[in-house]
Amino acid sequence: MTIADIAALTGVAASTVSRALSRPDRVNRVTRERIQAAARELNYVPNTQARALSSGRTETVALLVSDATNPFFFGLIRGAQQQLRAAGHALLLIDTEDSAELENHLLHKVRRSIDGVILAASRLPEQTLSDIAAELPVVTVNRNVPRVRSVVIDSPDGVRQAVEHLVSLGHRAIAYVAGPSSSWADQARWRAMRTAMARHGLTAARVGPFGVSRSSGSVAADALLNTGATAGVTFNDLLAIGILRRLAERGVDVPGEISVVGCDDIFGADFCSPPLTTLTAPIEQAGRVAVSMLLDHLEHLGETASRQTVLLPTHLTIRQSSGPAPRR
Amino acid sequence: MTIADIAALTGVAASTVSRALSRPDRVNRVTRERIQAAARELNYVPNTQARALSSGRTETVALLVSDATNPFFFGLIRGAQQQLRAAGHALLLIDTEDSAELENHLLHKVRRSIDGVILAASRLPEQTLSDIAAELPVVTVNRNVPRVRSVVIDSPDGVRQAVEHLVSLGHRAIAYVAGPSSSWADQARWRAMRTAMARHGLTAARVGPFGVSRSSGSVAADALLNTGATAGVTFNDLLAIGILRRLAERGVDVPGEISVVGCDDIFGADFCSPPLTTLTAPIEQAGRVAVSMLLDHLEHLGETASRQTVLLPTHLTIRQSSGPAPRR
DNA sequence: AACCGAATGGCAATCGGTTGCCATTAATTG
DNA sequence: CAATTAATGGCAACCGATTGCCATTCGGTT
Repeated sequence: MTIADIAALTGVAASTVSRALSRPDRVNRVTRERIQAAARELNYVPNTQARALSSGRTETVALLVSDATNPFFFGLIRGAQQQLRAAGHALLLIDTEDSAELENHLLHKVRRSIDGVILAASRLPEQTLSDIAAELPVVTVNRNVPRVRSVVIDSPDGVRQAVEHLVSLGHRAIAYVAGPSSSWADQARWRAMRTAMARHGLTAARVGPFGVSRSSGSVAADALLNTGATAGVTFNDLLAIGILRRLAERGVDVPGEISVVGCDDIFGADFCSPPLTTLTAPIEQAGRVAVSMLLDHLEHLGETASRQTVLLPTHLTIRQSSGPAPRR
Repeated sequence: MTIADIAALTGVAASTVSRALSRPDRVNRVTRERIQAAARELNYVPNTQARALSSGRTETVALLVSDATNPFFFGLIRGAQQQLRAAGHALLLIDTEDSAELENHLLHKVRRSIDGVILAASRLPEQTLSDIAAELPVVTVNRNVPRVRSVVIDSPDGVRQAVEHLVSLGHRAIAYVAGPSSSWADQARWRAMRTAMARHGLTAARVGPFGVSRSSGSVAADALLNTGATAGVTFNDLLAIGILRRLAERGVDVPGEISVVGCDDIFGADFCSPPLTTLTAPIEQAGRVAVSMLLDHLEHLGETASRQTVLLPTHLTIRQSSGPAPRR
């Protein structure tokens, strides 16, 4: 089933068929309908490759995540997938395995096969990022770089909420359990933490950096206890869940002896033990918005973007891992 | 950077450049090295579309999952992704939203843009499946259809293990909490359940079908209690975790009053409350194996496959959601 | 010296659409 | 009714590789 078959069947030229299908207004109604009917009849599906080759558009968007195992990204993938399908585009999923080099390399490799790319938690240096954005439509998630459009989840504000929450419960010694130092989000959260603490005349302790996995949680838990803090705010839920587990192993009561607040509200945060107080992030929405921005950008290439950055609000979801500070 | 640029730079014909890069033995060593050097120099990346158009190979594999939110598929995606990258192929992720029509439609649409496809938990009727397999390399996961190669996780054997486990703990009334009736795996598990029970002179109760989400777990929990069973084996962990939660809400002690055994050992099964006794499935491995089979098949098109189906073993992981049957 | 076959590399067709340009036709207007 | 303009659809040149086929070259044989 090629465009030529339809052309032969309907007695028009191939170019007319092409137009009838992709720019319907360029061809007379009756001709168009005849062609469309024939196409439907023959169950015609345009060849993506051929189309891409001549038009340059692939109707495919790549989503780069640093680690496909991290549940945080699943919401993102889902949201992106949904929105992309609605627009009839395909999703190329790429796992960069937390490596900036690999990220750069793979990006370079697929660059010609996609219309645009969504970079989730990119590890790339700013300069590289803007270079890439200059030659390929890019939307970043949770990473803000000048001249690159982005959707960022306002976790820093969430961190502020978390601090208010903990302080109101009587906590004075609160530690931040840091994630990977290469993470832009980590830095933003730590900054927010210090600011929020300072507003109460307190200073935040900091342990880490740690990897974002539950196993890193074990060592993070021990480090957290060493700070003497009565509460910890963690870089993300994966880490927090790992910490919870380690604390349970060590017989430390949560929240009796120490409170733990996570970040993101991933799958599992509501049913771990104890259920995790955490910053609920609109992850799926972030995926959808990122795609919308990208597609919107694609449609108006050349025009200057209306909005370069979208900030998505978070809120604190209080569960059972946080409670009043212990008396000393 | 096209092949023509390199040809111009090195003073050979485009065809020679093409050969030097894709079939190195077809061109003289010194020429080849000169070309390869030039390609590296110019940072040449072949245009996937153009290549696909003429050669028919896209170096892309699609993975169809019924629901990208389901943690079960996380592992699968991950495994597939890993193995594909190792082979330099790309991953097109497609969410079929649990609909056979959509699955069929999307499959048809991308058919020409991929070298092969992995169908995870396909909802397609057997006939359709074999038709597709006839015109496109296919590997199914957890679905066995004649003449279609597949990797299936031996959950039925796991169910047997679960029954042994529960019976040895004194349970006599055990119910199966069924998943979607369109699921091949569900049918296989239920069959295994009955067989295993029969071996002990017992008959299994059955409730469901239920959707595979935690919220379905609430209604499943109530239905499970109504059977009067002292233990339930569920279609999957998502359902089991939902049940656990509902039982906790109702103040039913697990495993004191009722034992719950899940299936798959997804992310979260080890830290829900109580930690779930479940059938640990090698999900990531399934993803890797599926890709290997597919790629292997691609390389030897035309030859008859050595092995059509791979059965992956599961084992029962005993945690705290199962225990001795209550005395009546 | 004449011959042969393997190795090498060029030519040109092909994959399946897209799109700029032009010719034709039909509609609009003074 | 002639003239101007708009709508329509065909022609053919791409897009960037791949690959069958053929011409040339060269080392080795007899």
